[in-house]
Amino acid sequence: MSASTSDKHAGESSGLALDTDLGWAIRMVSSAFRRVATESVADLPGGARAYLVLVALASGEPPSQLALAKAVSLDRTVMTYLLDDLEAHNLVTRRPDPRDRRARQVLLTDAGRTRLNQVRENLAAAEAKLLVDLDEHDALQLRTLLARVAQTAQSSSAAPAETDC
Amino acid sequence: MSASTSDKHAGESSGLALDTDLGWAIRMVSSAFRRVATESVADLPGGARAYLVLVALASGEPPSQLALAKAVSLDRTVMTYLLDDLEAHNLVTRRPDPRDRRARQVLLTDAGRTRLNQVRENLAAAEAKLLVDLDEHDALQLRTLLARVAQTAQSSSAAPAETDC
DNA sequence: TATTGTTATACTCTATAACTATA
DNA sequence: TATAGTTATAGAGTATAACAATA
Repeated sequence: MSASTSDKHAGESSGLALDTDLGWAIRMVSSAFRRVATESVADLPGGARAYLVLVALASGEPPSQLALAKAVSLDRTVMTYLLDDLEAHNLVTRRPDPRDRRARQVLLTDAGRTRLNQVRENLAAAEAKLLVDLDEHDALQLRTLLARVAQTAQSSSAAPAETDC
Repeated sequence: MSASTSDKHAGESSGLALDTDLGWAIRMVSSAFRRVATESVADLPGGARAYLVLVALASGEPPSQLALAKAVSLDRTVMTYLLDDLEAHNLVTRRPDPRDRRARQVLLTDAGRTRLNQVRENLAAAEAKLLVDLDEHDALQLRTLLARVAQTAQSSSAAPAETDC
């Protein structure tokens, strides 16, 4: 574990080190991803969050803004101006839901789908840059484990009740 | 999101889905960690970032503020008021570097070391909560892979030159 | 001239409350 | 009363520039 020099304060020996800290690793990976992904989504109004919205819109029936917000784990208040921006650039459209006059259905336009595919290619390259030191197997392993934790995290955050430890 | 019904828009079949998106997973894991870790570091002035500072201080020689900032990948401008806060609570001390009158050495106090160990126990429980759906092997695997990516990310972010593709 | 620490400023992201129109 | 969408505001976190003291 590369505890090269002095450990007079009992640091590394007790597992107390920055490079083995989960919070530090998450912070570093998160900021590194943002760094490499920023230019990939630079021409997308709304940036990385807008990309997630487009991905969520790419399949299935047109969702309401609230359903969309829950799907990508964004607040519905940010969904409003995110969609404002995307709609102003003709990447999505909003139409009234015929079944519920409070709700609006969100649809991906053809231009939006095209743009999504462009951004997606850029992002694939950026992700490869982030995981450059991992071989194919390890990269897939990391993606899979992250996805699993992400999904359980989404489920548990969506369920605010039932806290019987 | 249970891709049970229609895939008429060729979403999942081309790998274009939210639950397999690396950026989404990183975002979710990052926010989930922040959620579970927040109360663990609630009584620490400066929160999660202050914890990283204390960890970095727990071993080795007392670093300068700049060296400390580089070690935890924080800006030196935030290090200033982070240390202001920690010092005001007697968790760290600053003293002039006898070898360089511009620099100040940062030291962990006994109270700081005690507090660090308390927070560390809380964080261990919070991390377990985050990784609850992973068995011991998978959890270690994820920690290891994240740490590897984090370290290469730190190295590459610290070296802004040498961009010969 | 370059570096250490500090201060100030701005921008992004996030969180919350309040309002409307519908149900 | 509750829900969908909107608007406004406040707070973290981050990034940058400028400054004083020292090298």
